[in-house]
Amino acid sequence: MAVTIYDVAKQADVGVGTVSRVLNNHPQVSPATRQRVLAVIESLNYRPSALAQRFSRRKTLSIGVIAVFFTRPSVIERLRGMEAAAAARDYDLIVYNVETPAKRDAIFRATADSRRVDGLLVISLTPGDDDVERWRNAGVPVVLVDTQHPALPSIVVDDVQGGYRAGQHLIELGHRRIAFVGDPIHSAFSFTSSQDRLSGMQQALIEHDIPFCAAYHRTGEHGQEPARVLTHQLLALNEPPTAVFAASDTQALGVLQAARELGLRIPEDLSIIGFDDIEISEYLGLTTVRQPLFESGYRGIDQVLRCLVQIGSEAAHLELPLELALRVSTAPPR
Amino acid sequence: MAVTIYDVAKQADVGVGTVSRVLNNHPQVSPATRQRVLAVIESLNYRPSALAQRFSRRKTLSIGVIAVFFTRPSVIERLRGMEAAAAARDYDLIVYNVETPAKRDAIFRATADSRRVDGLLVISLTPGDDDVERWRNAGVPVVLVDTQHPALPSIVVDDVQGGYRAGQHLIELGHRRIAFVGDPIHSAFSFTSSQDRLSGMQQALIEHDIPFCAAYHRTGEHGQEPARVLTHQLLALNEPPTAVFAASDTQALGVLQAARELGLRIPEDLSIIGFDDIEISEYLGLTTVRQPLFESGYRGIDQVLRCLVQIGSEAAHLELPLELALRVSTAPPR
DNA sequence: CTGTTAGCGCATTCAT
DNA sequence: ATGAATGCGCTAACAG
Repeated sequence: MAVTIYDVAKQADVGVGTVSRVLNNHPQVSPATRQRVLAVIESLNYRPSALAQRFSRRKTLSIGVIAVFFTRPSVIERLRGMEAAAAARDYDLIVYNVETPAKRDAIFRATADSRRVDGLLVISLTPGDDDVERWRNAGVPVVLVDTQHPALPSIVVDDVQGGYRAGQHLIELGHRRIAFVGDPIHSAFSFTSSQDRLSGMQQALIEHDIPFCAAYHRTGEHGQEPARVLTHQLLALNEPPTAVFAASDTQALGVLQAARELGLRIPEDLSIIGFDDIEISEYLGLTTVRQPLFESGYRGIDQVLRCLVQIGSEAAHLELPLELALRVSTAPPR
Repeated sequence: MAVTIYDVAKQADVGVGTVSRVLNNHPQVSPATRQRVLAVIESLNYRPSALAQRFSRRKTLSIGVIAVFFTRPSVIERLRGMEAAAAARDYDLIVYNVETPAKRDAIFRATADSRRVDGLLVISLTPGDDDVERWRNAGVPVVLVDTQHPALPSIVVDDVQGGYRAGQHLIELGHRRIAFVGDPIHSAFSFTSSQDRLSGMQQALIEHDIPFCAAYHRTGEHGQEPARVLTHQLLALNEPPTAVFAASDTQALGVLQAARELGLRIPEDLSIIGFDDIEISEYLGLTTVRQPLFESGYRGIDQVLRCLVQIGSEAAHLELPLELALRVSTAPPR
């Protein structure tokens, strides 16, 4: 049916080996025959079968990514980076969406057994030792993004340090009544970043002998709307905070919204600092702790691909830098 | 290296054909030998090579999806549906992200040439006749979601009718000063839904002899923040609208935000109706025109897979139903 | 029911 | 530099 490498070879009066060589840009082909083969390929409109290539090379040329996708802008941004990197290397990116812990485990297992991907990226989810063992046996390299495991390479940021810098920034501006809005401690997938960021902030407070009362610590489901509600609680306090650190920019948006609803001016009446630096943050002038989301995805692909080449290069641990993005949502308190 | 079907056959003392049969659940295998083969598979921890299976079957068992992903919650929701459907059929979902019109065209072309997917889903992007022709020649079935082409099957909703019903709803409540907040007419990818929804609303207005002045028609970049700004303009008018129809829920959130900032009560002082029914809308009590986003993705996969089986079943055109989700953001004007 | 065999379309030796 | 031969691991058709 479809034109194969044999058709091309016959037509160009060469062996299939030669056609294969020009296809893969091998140097040891004379310019003359290369031209001839290329011409035939063109005239026959020949396209190599991806299926056959992959089978012969014993590579799927695909990378899988496992994540609770469709929840947070930060995840989407990481995915963008992965897609871009994969496309640049001509790899396919296969997405596995995790909705529940049970599905997560099923996917962890399936990716080790099915041999459908050459490598794997896992975002924010922490695999168990048994999963790691299974992947190792299957020979599937895995790189963790925004999470860690002692036996696996990973790409992370220092959330504690990020929280520390957020706190530091507010303290330096002169704030002493600093509140925190973040995720609940126990979520279905036990994400830890919110908690870590809080720890960092608290550390900064402690170093400056600033108290952090329980009333300033608010947690709720991740999202703009819950954060908005929590902020209303904060601002209804007898001694409302003069500054709020939100565990993510999404939540910072909720804080901002609540402040606006109360007619507060930002930053005069309330300083707000977020975390992540998602796309809209710059637009809104939100001060935030920037982490390289797109890059985390892009380099994640890099890492898996590197593992594919040199099997030995295990456990490369990469920490991406954080950066304080100073904008107009923070200022000294009045 | 890895254990193959031959190893299993030898160990179980049967032919590879038989092993293949039990692997693929063929009925004509005696229970006894089936058990024996299964036991050997288990003991050898054999996993069939996905690569070899696909090559032999001449199927990639993958579906590609082309979209401007990472922009709108509605797209993400469709993707969720696709991932779920693909996973249910044991197909891989490969994502191709479009950032620019140039990249869109490149991906359209590549998916036809590279033979890496069995079928294709395209979200909200409209291919040209040449693209369609190329896919046809390549034998790649394509299903359009939220967009159309005369020669391709598609899954859509009636945006005009949806806009009409939104307008109708507001009119029935007694509103006569009805504004619209939507996307600009000319965007990079010429999405038409916002425009169509406006048309529908206008039609409802006309039928009821209600004027629609230019000042009530506001467009800006898609997003919550631009919508918020546009709404402030609307509400600063001498005769501000008593109701706003937003072309999407994302934009309705911006409208809601602006109203709250001005201390307006919803729905007493301002009625708001959106479109899509994204996850947060129910939470916020936003009245909206619901379209089945997840389902559009899920059935999109269904359709491509169907095309794969019966080549003849071309051009199935599916229109999903819209539904008015009545909640608490709309009420009669005062 | 089951064993045998012939591809699937390419990459990659090994000679030449 | 290049042609011929071999193998990748499985499915499916064909005998028996």
